[in-house]
Amino acid sequence: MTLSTTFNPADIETRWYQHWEEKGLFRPDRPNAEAYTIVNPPPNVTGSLHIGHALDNTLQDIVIRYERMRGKDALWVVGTDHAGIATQMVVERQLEERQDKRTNYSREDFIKKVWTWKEESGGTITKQLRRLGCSMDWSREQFTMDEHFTDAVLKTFVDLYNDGLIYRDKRLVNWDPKLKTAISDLEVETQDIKGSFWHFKYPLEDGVTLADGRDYIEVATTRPETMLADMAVAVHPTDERYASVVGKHVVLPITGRKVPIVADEHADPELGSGAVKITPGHDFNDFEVGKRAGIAAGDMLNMLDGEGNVCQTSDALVPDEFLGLHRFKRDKVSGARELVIERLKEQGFLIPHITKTKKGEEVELDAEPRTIATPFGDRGGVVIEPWLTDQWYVDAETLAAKPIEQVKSGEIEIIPNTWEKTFFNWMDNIQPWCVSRQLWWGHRIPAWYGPKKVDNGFAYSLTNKLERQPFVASNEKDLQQQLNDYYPEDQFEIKFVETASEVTNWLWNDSGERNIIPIYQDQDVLDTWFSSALWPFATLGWPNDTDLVQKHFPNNLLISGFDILFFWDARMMMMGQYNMGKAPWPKLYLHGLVRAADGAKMSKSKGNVVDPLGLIDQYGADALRFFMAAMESQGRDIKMDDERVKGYRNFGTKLWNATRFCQSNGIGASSTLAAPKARLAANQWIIGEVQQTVEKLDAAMADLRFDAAANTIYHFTWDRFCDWYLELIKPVFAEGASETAAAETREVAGWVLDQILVMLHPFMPFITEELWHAQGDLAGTSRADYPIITAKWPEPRAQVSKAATDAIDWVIDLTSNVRSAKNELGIPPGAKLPAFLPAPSDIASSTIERSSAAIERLARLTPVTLGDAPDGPAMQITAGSDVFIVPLEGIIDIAEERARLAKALEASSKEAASLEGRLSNANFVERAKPEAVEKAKADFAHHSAEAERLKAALERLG
RNA sequence: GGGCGUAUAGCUCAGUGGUAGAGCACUACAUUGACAUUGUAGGGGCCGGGAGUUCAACUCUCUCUACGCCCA
Repeated sequence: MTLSTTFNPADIETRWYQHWEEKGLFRPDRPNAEAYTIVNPPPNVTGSLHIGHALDNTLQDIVIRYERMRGKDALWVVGTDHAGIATQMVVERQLEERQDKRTNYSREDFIKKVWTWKEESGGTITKQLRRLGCSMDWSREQFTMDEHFTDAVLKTFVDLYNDGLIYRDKRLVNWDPKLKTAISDLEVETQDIKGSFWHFKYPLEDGVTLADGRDYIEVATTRPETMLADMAVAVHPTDERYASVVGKHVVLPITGRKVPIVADEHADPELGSGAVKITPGHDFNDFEVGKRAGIAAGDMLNMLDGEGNVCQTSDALVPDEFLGLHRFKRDKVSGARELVIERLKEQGFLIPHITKTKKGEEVELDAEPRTIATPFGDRGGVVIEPWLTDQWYVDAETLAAKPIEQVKSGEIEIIPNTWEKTFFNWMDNIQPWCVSRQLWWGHRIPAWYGPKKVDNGFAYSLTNKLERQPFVASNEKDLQQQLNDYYPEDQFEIKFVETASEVTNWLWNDSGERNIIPIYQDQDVLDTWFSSALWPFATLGWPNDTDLVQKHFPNNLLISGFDILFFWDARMMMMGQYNMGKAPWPKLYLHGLVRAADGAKMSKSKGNVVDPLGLIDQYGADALRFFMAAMESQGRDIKMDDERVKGYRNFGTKLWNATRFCQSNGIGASSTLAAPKARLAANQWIIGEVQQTVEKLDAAMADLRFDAAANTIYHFTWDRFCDWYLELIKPVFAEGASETAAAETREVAGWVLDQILVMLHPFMPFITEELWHAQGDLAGTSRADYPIITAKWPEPRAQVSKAATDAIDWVIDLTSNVRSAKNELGIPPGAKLPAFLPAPSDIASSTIERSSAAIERLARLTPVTLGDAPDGPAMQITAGSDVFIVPLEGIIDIAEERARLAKALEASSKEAASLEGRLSNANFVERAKPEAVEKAKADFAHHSAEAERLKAALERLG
């Protein structure tokens, strides 16, 4: 195949991806090979590829391609997450467009609609990952709602329940009034917003007064509407001002509710009046105060419904005019907050805030302006309401114990390890994990409820769900067994009903059917992260003891963004330990965020989102991938830089053209893994360079230094191979040159190019596969059955002579110095000049003889005479320890040459002097490491000799 | 309030207890030769400020300043 003169990524990318996928090359059958496993953080099924995915997946693909080439049974598990809320929202939005809504359907029918949506439009991202070149095992693509995955979820739930690690509790949850579901504390984002701080008077009951004679207590709040459900006023136990009224009561305005004054450390005497109103049902701190004051969760007043509208409290004291109002102003309609303030003001219970304008005039405001840290739901975007509900909780604290230990002991390594502190900080203070969600789409909680056994029969609590009898089972048989055990078959008939309200119908139905026991399933589904926590093993077939589980669990590495360290990574550790008794992986690599060019976080609302597919269109997937790798230093965010992506596209072009050059000189594919035998210095030199490059690359990959790995192969390809080696070998192919030399060089060059392609493949899979096949065709050894994706990683296994590599390093030094001198003296770079070497070193004499063509071509010195130069103006060029004299009668200005040499001399002398100073310092010689002293001595010798040579050269100029 | 991170060339970033690096940008020169998506050469940095440890600090410690992130 002849390569076109220009490289166009789009022409090759789709073709090769299809080829790899169709041929099953992402996971070749290697039953006896060592396993290497990575699971991909499952993107939301609703998601599309953003730049963060591009980074995350590029890094994983680099590792997996690398390990595959190293012969491992490399498995990269891929799939998508059902993303409970996100997906349900997508489908509900579609219904809304047709003036339809979820509740017009049965649960079952709605879920069918979601599945239909999933089949038709879900998983866009999986196609996009292919464009990025990701070599995942699509043949086993996973989905968290797959049947086998669901089995794993149910088993885990049931096991945790039976072990007492999952339980129901009535507590405050973060309630999203827009999505009408509980969310976990991680899904809450606190934002500072401008708000107000209102001060109220709460009158003391029965003529009681404070020490200073006041007959009221002042309280302050940022949420006045919650006073409708206030249940206490708290003061600090040591606060003298209120000591006399602790245990007494206040009568709340508006509701007239009589509530106690309690002593609690939560009240900060320094803050405001030192007294705080306590609403246990609508504030996390107040909940704790309420519990300490002896109020049971079940008795706490609730004044809001699931949408955040005021409802009647259980003591029926909320005036009618408040019922149904939203908690606060929304869409310009005033809510309960506004009405509470209005009433308090009318009734004289509002204490105005006095402040001064800029002009110094005193003004009265209803409230003090304040910045308030306000919780928002990360999906719904509305203010979260702490709400008292019954939910399922996972005992995260117990599950966290072992992972904490594993990270401490190094059994799990977090890279970069600066994240360990953050990890411990969270894990050490971990809260119960609320896992139930009031949604339809997701894994339904495998719990059923029935009447509870009491002394004389069965009772069903209408008010307290926690009083109902739960049955938790992962399958029907189990459930039936439990039910039969609890409700003996000879006495009862089990009847499954849909909802709790139907249960009451049955129980109260007095029509001779009392022996029927109605059972209904919990309506809620599990938090999506509950299922994704099982990803490292449920994707492999667990709980079945499959070969895959045996071979690929634990996985070898997890790569994720630091933003999901708690959401996902930590939970995988917990579940891995719980279900498998092991850490899910020994290494966790956390990368940063990809930011916009100005350093801002990318977000749709800011409109600064960079589309990775656009970058792929423009520069090719290889260039984007290389950019991601080269920029990925551990621990830092990546700023987007199109110019740099472009630079890596250029790198691809460079390699493309280098291959074209090789092809035009008959350089084709290699046939050996080991380096070919080489006699020519340039060939030996480049083989040595390949060896060093492989070593550096392997070291970088072992440390997961993606930037170092990318830079290593980049610089070898461009600076060593293209800039020097290809230039050095050009004379070998000149007319009349030795055919033996040309043959050896073809073989070596072909081998080196192959090593480049292989080493570069994990980073740039497309262009390397294309060139690999092109090279195979040229050599007449079709590589159709030996694609680069499954080719073997380099093993040079070569010995190269130091004399040969020294010779080439000397030629490079000479060439650079000649070019530099010409440039500074204004001599045309192309000019070929005769040169004299009065006192050649050993390297010089042998190299000049063996590599005269290279010296002529690169250094453009010809002829080179070993001997004295004629008198007259000349420029003097150093190379290693040699000084060449290049006569330049009439061409150069002696003054300029003198200046050039003087500049070089100054630099050398300065270095030499500095080193000499150090070496003459007794402290240094005695105390420094011997290597450092040795190096300083060698450097000093080098620089002082250089300075001597330059000084002599200057003297010769006269 | 607690914790973490960052500060190095105009820009984006590596880096190491022992003479400061890359890419891009910039300057000069080069074009029938694999490649202008190029080549060659070059300019440019008291490595954020201050103090300390050390024979030696950009690197280690402390502190200050600025910016960013997380948690409460």
